[in-house]
Amino acid sequence: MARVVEPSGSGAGVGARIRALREARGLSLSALAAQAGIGKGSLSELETGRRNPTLDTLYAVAAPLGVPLAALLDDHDGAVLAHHGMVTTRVRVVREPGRTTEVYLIRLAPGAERVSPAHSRGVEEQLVVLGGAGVVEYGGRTVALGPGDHVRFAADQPHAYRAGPDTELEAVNVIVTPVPLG
Amino acid sequence: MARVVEPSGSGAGVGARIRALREARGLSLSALAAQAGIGKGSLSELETGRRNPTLDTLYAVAAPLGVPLAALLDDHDGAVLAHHGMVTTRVRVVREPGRTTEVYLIRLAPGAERVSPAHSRGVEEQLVVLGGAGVVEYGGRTVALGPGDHVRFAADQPHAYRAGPDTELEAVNVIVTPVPLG
DNA sequence: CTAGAGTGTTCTGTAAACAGAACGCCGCAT
DNA sequence: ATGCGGCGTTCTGTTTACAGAACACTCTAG
Repeated sequence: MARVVEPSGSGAGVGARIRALREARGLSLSALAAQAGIGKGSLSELETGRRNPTLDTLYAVAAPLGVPLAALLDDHDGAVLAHHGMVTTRVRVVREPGRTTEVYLIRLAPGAERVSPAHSRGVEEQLVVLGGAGVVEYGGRTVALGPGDHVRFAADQPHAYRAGPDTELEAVNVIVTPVPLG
Repeated sequence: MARVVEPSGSGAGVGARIRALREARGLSLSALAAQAGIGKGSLSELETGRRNPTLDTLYAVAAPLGVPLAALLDDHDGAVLAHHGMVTTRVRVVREPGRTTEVYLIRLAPGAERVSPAHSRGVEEQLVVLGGAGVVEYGGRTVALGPGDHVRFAADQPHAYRAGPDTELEAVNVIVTPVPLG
């Protein structure tokens, strides 16, 4: 493959995640390499994003860390927007001529809030609540949200989602942008 | 054209899953290799399990298939159900007392159809269309679907989604079941 | 019966992922 | 100070994933 050697490419995120998980468990690089049955040189370069690991290597490293391999990838489990109490997962991005559609899974801890500034003109958001309760605010309006509820609103104005004081809020968020994203 | 029932046994490896997805989309091996920017020999051996692919290769293949890489892995949450013309990715399942909510990403090839029998009483479905066009049929009604459209209907009656004759249909599908799934 | 354009496979040389050794660095003994 | 055991990085030779070519095969056209 004629792929450029990019220190911050797709593998870099994976490497950083591995290192974070390893250190969170108080494991040394050598210890994890031994447990995984791979060379510690391999693990070193993998963590620092200087390697493009094979599937076998990834499985070998994920196992002793006790996480499914999917948790190491940045396209499904990774894109954590670390605001206190909020986890956002970008599930899918569909790029079409004249329109880009993004799907997020939003999870707000009790009392947590996600505030968005106005997006560009023509942007539209939809929300389908999966569980929990909360409110969405847009255009000066406040709408209560419960499981199964659906809202749709223009996002070219400031808006916010807030979980209830004692309940989580989990929802699918679909954002349609008329001009393709940069 | 294509009709849908159930996934295959989950014992298939990454290669088998890629092949299933590719064939579900009606792509030839050569075509997918070209779209992914990898050699077709590589893809051939990858699909038949004779290779241990690198992360770059996996990303390259997952992209044109339109699934997150995690969906190709064995240890999923993001199991992929592929059948002729249709690809369904289970993105998330939320189990709560008295209710189970499932989120799917549905992708129908032009002309493909997904037919569902009546679910149990009280089941409700929602659909947010991400791209393409098609129709949804429920309760004798036929509703046209375009990007950004949202439908919500009782699923305790037979219903069907169909892509347009010349366009794909991609959508988020949320299913709320009042009694927890087995 | 070719000829051609498709398919998926197997082959070939190159680039790189791999295991493991060698290295430099730091803390803590004595 | 001089070890010594730990750490993570860099080096070295072997293995192998890779791109692309060559291949065998199946259609369809003429």
